[in-house]
Amino acid sequence: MTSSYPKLLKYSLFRQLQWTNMEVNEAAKIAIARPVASRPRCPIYKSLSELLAGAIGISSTNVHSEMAITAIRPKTVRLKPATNHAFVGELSSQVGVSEAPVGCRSDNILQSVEKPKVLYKPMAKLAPRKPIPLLENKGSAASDQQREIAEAEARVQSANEVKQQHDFTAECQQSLLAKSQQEKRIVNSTIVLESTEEVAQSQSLINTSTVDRPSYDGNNWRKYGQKQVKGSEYPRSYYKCTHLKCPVKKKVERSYDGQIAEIVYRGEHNHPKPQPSKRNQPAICNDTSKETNKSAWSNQHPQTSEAYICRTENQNDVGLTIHSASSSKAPCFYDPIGMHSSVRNPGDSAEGNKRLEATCVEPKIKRRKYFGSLCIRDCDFSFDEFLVSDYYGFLPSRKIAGQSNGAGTSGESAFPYMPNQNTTDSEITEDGFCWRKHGQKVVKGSSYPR
DNA sequence: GTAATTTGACCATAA
DNA sequence: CTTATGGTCAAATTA
Repeated sequence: MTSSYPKLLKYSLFRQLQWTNMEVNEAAKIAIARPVASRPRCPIYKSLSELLAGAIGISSTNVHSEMAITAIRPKTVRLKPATNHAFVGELSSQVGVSEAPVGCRSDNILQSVEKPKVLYKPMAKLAPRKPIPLLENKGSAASDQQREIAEAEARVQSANEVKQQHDFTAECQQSLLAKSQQEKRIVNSTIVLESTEEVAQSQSLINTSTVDRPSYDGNNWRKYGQKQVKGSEYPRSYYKCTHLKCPVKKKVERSYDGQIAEIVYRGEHNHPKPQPSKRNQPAICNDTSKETNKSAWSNQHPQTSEAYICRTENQNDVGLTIHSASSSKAPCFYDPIGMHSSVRNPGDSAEGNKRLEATCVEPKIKRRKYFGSLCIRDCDFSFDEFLVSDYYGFLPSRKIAGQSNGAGTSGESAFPYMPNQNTTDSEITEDGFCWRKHGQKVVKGSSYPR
């Protein structure tokens, strides 16, 4: 390890120089000489496959010897995280769960609520009945996931099958909702679902095919890092927009089954959205409303506003309104704006506005200045939003209409399945949501105004 | 061969 | 000041 110090120092100097120039000139940064690779090859590890093969038959002595080798290696050794191994067993159990009848599934979900799992699934796609392997983006597991997704998509090519799937899931969710409603309470005219985690988990088991898909928000992303952050159960992945010189980055936390737990955007795109690839198009359903939904969200929020902007200190109207609506009306199945705290920490500080303030940005994010002020939610609309919207459709309307909270009562920004009744320049699309037009512009690459 | 991902190391920032 | 944590880099690895 000591032999690598000179190069590390060189790297360090480079990094300092890089930081100095980072904000000034991105192009110049690229032009700077990159550090010479300093990671010595270790002939012991020829491939990850071999590593895995060894790990399967792992013994304590093997572990120690590996660790000893690792200790003297100055650079990366690719080993599966221990936590992933721990999930193998859980995977097995989930297999049983997912193949069980719907009712059994929900029961299992509710029983597992003591686990601090919070899953946020803005993405939704047709859910394969079989569970997704838990190791995200790792080796053959990812391939299997993709294969399963493809198979699942093939299974539902016809619209009838889609509808069946839809009804099936909605029915399941409805039963879950009935259970979760038993635990809801009202705090300062805001309905708080204490069991949103249950509901979210339930959907994670129902819709499980979001693996290997950073986002369907219309942009292309390149992953440049992944890290396990404290306080988060899931690893956080870092993505950059692949568009040339686009500064947008996003952080994605995913559960081990690939579900999106959290997405935070940073920056604004300086380019129009690329044309969606065929791969990214929702593969199911002839109805274009899915894509309508998707683009509706994408067009409303990214680019100019890049999704909703929620401020921690100074809650603006948008964030406040939208969140109050979503938090009060929905169990955060799909809460693109305020799912964070209302889902993850539903019960601690239920004090009206305080709650609203806390809903957009997690406290821990405030550490970083540039992340503290903005929390922009990604929202992936694709297939399962049908399921979501239908789920919301099952919510008793009186629960929604009955709230007296001043903010957000108009419902014009409410995502739950409630036709807007008092907006003027809004329209109810076939997706069931009410959209309010807040701008129009001609974008490059598109012959039609957006 | 290229492109994308993984992952340990490093740095900046906040506490 | 030190420590803890998150964000980023880039070589190694995989697809």
